[in-house]
Amino acid sequence: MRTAGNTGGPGGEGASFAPVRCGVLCEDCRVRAVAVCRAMGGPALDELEAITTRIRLAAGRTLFDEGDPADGLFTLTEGVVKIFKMLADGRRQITGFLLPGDFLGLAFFRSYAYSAEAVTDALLCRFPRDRFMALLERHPALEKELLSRASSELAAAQEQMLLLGRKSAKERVASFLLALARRHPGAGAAPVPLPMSRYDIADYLGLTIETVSRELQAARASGVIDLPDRHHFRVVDRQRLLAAAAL
Amino acid sequence: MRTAGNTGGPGGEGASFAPVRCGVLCEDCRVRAVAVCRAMGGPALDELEAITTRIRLAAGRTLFDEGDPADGLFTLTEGVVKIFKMLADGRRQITGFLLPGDFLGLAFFRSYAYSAEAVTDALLCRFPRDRFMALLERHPALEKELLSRASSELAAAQEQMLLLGRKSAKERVASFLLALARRHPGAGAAPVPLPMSRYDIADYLGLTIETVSRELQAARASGVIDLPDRHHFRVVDRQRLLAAAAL
DNA sequence: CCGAGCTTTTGATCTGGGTCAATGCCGCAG
DNA sequence: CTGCGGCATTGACCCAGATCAAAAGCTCGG
Repeated sequence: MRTAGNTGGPGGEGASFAPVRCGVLCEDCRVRAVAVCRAMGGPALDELEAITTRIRLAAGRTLFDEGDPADGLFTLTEGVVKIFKMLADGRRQITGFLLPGDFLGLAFFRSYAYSAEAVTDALLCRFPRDRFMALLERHPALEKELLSRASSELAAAQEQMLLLGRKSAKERVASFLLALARRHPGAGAAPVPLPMSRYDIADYLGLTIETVSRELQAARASGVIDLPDRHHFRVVDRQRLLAAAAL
Repeated sequence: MRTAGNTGGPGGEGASFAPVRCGVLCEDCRVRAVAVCRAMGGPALDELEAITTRIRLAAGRTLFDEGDPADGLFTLTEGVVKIFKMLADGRRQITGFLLPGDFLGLAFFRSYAYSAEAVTDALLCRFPRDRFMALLERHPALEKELLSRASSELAAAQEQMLLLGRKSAKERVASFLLALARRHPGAGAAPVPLPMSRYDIADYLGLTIETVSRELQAARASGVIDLPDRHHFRVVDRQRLLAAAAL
């Protein structure tokens, strides 16, 4: 069995950002951060702001590891973060790619149930666990928001279980591309960023990098998608991509 | 590809119970129901009781289907219920087996994201959605309980994604048996009920019935487990079962 | 007790995707 | 510009688990 080695990434301890990749990071991070917190906090915004620290994370850096004491909660404001679990022998399953606006770190036990690592340079808001929980006590609306997010995450997880348990390689790749395209705000024909490596895609879809590569090339060859470069794709024939995804 | 046909089950419209199977159902259902609701409701117990209707569901009967309007929430008090998603061609992924005390039906959208069906005869408490939501409004403790449950379900879902994406057939079956044994209250050496069919196990583990059967027989042959009958097993060598599960 | 209709087990074969092995590509350092 | 190291692609081969097939148990109605 192959070891999904941690690539480690080049960036130094989250200190300074590498040049922006894939257009995922934008300039006015502060504006975005506030917008995300507003969506998150609602009426509790001011208090939420008060306990927030902003965190920069260079691509490849670890936010936390499975089993670490869960003393913080986070919202992602810029960039892409992956969350994953690993087996003792190094096999890895990425359980999600988080995009701006996503929440992570909720652990009703004392330690994180998964690891989190930046795919691209990322910016997050961090809330200390105890203070956040106290805030939750005073703001039921915040709790409701959290419940709603947890419940849609659960639905996504079930969808992914269906993919992992019952779909073919071709269907998995097609489903993945469609999900990315759906979440990408840009217009129909614009290229969609594919910021993660083939390794990450493979570990998300329960495949190998070779199979991911083959399926992507096959989809390109059959004219379903276009691959302008390694980290972008364009949906050319949405009908056939939908059919291939077996939704 | 093989169709995971709905077995339909013999029981008539949830009217009367077939004889108890696997010892999953006990006699004083009312006592259990109250106990479960208490765990669920905490201080809101009285109000929760007031909006509760008890539901009996014969083995094989459907509680609700994916896409149905989500007008009810449920707690399972007796029996086993499976929740699953299906593809258009009949492939099925069971995303969970629910045991007494488990909650189901939370849908922050207007329709259920999955189907639910009784594995054994089952007894549930049903709460009308709107009334339950109103109750949630007045009882933050209830909301907190729900959030805590959703978050541990999410952790379980991620564990299952790891299993489906990265574990071998042998590891999947071993993990499944261990999880069942862990949830079973009885003492160490007592046989653990295995109320679901091989078909259900296969659709939960992303395998075929033949592979499940082969792995179970192999585990029995190697002395790791004992299979007194089709619907019970006993952990004989916990160390080796743990090792086989690749936790 | 018998037989129909199941579920489960067991055996034989096939194949999708994994593994192994080059080769190509691209970005960065010198 | 050149070489190096890390992705990504491509090809050849292999194997875990699917598929196909058949036999063996259960269970239930009569």
